[in-house]
Amino acid sequence: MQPTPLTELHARVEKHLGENNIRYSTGRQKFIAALHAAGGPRSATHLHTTELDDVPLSSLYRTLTVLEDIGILERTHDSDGVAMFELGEWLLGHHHHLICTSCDVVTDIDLGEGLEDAVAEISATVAASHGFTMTGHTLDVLGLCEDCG
Amino acid sequence: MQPTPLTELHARVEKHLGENNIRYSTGRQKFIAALHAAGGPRSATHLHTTELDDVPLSSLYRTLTVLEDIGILERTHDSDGVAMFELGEWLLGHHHHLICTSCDVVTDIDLGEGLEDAVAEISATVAASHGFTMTGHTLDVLGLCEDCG
DNA sequence: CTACTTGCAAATGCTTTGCAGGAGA
DNA sequence: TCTCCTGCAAAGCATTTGCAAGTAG
Repeated sequence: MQPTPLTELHARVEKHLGENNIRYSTGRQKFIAALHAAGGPRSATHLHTTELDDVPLSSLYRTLTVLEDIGILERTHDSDGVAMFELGEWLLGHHHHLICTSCDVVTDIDLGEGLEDAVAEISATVAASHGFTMTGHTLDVLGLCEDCG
Repeated sequence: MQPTPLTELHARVEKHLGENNIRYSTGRQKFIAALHAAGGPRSATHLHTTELDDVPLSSLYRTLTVLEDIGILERTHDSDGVAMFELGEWLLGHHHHLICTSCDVVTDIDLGEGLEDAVAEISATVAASHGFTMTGHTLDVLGLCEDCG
């Protein structure tokens, strides 16, 4: 997937924050940049110990909560139940995940139009046959990343 | 999916426990029966407040840990990061999940051979193109269940 | 000046663990 | 009788929150 340029990302986030009367403070900008550079979901602790080591965890969590509330962020959980945050689909585009079961690193992937349509159709089919109103789907591919394999 | 009969499930679990020198105590039997009846992953708290209300949470967690360690159980997490437990794939068969975003109930589903093969092939294709050694995949369909829709 | 943000410290909630008693083989 | 299992209470850890101080508009 071709990533959104950081400049455009900042602009879109700032606009969305503005519409919700929330300031795009320096701390929040730094956070967005860090997550943009990550290339996949990251935990608060991970960000705190790497790119954002000068930001107190509680402040980081507050940023996370604020951004999640207005849809900038989405929260998932790793195999230990620790929260992982990534940019929302409307900012990042629809995608799926490669999850390395050895080092736990998660990588965003784009299936491409053909395969994506197939997955969407399969999901819709099975949802319908269970009286379920589908609103989305997630496909995680588990295995060993290039480094661990 | 046609569920494994409870009797057969008990037998298989007991055998596996025996091979690991672990007793199939009454408490563990009650737990397996409760999870069998659930039809999808359940949290410790959920089981504690419904079927297993006489079992202390700490004991329940201990049962969970023991059974997870030897592969009887698999642990996932709901949207709030709370641990959910279900029988392992070798006991339950490969399957996917319908997740209701309103009431949070998770239901096991079987795609059927054709669709399952398609998902497996798509996953394998995308894994290969990223230098990733695939060992498995999960497909979650999100939406509203029959009751909430 | 006012409203939004941040940091610290304390609290919360899920989950794990030490230890002593209980029960099955 | 020996080993494994259970319960209670206490500890652990990720995450949240109250409150006071800081800062941008």
